[in-house]
Amino acid sequence: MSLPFQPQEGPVDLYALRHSVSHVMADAVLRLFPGAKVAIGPPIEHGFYYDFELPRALTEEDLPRIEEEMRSVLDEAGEFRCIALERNEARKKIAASGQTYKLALLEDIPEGEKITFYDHGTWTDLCEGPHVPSAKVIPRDAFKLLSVAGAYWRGNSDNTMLQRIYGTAWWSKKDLKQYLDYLEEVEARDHRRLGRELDLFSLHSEFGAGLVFWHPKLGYVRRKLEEWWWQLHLERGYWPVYTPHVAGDQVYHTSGHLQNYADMIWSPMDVDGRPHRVKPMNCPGHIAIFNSRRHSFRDLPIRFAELGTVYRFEPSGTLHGMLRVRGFTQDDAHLFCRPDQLEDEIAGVIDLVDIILRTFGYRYTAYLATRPEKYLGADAVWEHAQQALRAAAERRGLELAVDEGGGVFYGPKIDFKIEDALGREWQGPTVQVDFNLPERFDLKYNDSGNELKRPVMVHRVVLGSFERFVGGLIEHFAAWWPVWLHATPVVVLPIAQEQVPAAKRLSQQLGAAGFHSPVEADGPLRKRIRDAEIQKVPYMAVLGGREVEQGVVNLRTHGVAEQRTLKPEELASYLAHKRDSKALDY
RNA sequence: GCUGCAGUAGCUCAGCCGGUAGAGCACCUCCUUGGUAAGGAGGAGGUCACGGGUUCAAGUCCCGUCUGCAGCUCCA
Repeated sequence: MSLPFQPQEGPVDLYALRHSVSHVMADAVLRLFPGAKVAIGPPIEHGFYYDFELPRALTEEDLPRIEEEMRSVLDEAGEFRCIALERNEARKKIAASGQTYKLALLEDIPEGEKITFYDHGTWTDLCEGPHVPSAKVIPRDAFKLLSVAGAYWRGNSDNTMLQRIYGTAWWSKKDLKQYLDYLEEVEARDHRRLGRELDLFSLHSEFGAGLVFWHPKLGYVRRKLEEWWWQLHLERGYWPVYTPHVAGDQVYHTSGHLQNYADMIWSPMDVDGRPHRVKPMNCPGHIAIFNSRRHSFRDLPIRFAELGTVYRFEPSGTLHGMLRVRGFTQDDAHLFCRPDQLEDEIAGVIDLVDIILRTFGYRYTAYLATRPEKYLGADAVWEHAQQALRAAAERRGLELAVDEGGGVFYGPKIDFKIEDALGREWQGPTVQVDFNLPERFDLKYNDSGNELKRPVMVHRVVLGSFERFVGGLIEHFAAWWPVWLHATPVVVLPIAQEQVPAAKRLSQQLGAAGFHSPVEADGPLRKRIRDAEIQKVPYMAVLGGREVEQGVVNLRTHGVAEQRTLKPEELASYLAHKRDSKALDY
């Protein structure tokens, strides 16, 4: 995640500053809670945190008091001095302070490595640094404590839960302000908030946690995306398939999912005395279709595509609006090909990914995840597949960062990370070669020498899931949908009652051109304009006496200061141009 | 799943040390016909998440469940 602004430079880098501020915070917390124990307190991407064991649970209300105490610490603190100690001395020093977590951290430091403490005059902490030279360089008005939350000791859910205080720190008050503004913008774009305010989607506990209801406006977005998606896929030789939502357990035993991911799969239901499952993935269904007849090498590649709705039992605490749910629709496809076709197939996917992501104005980066420690399949097969992924990327001019050993046990893959309008990174498309399922389901084809061969199987999603992708789009666009996705890109506003007939004619004309354009005639114009703006309608066609007389429309455009006057047919073709070019602006 | 916090009208929220509910916006009706981000008046709307408990009395206190939120762990 990167911010859309460049922070000011300081005497040392921001990480050192934040690390130092986290020490100051720990110092302050220990003053307020003398018995407190401290764990770790590193700098992070936009700030820092420190984990504590405290006599009581902190609330947000405690933060201002701790901040105040931090300023007292800054008044008294001086240079950050680094003190190297021999292990036994270090142990004694920590034992004397009663900081048991620190003692454990000390034991983690490998033999032979330097053991250092940092002392800022009022407090000493076991720490490898680096820090600012002196507490005096820490700006008193450029840090802020943001939140408290639980965090496991050593990140392990079997361990005790500590209390984590998050804060942020910058070299200038201006940067802090910009960062806080940024956080505000993030909150204003939160898809859960916009989803409620703009009537986009809802969740209903009676139906179940993590199950999304798409309301009409968002249903429209999805429908348009689906139409476009199918068009792109049909043009590229993918065939639509549809597979059932329920399958006998045997399927997932064969696939291995039931053995390895049982807690991700929804509980079984009894059907004629046999356990069945709601599908957690689409691959077995596509494989069943592939396996329903013997294939010739001439048939390959075969590309099956499905907007397949799957259900996965995500832990309750991880559910999050549309972004993390228990039922979602993947834009799934499986490619069955010969080894010599793999490179072409991957290249095709890379093309498609580029077309789709660019359409939304997403920037992206790609990572090749190579063979992990534990893996299935022959080394030569892995080598071939990785080479095919590399070569395909090169052919398409796609730069690949390498995530060494990051592949799944069943094959290498390319993962795409996308960056949204706020500079945040999202998990994006993925293309995975799979050596596992073809074995498990015994896929084969007859090659030119009439020998039975194992096809290569590729899983790929571009959007990922409609839920997560569209949830992300809401935040990326701040729900200001481009015209091609907008359910109601324009409203018609007659100034007075006399213009209502003309407004209705205009609405019909726009409707005939494919644009839903309600006439809003009730109440003062200012009010109707405000309402449309709040509903994030980008275009308002205003009709007053003057316009009707001249047969024109006054067009108010979101984000554009000047109004325009144009003929109805000009408006229709203008909107059509924005729609058909999938323009990102209005 | 874990820790902490929360759940009062469609939304945002108020409701003190227990005494059986309130505002703004939205909605409905009427008036208003308004030239580019809030015209006026009236009205309707709540099993205070759900289930127990304490109490003469529970939105308020206690326990449990569900859901949400912030993280952690995990993930498309």
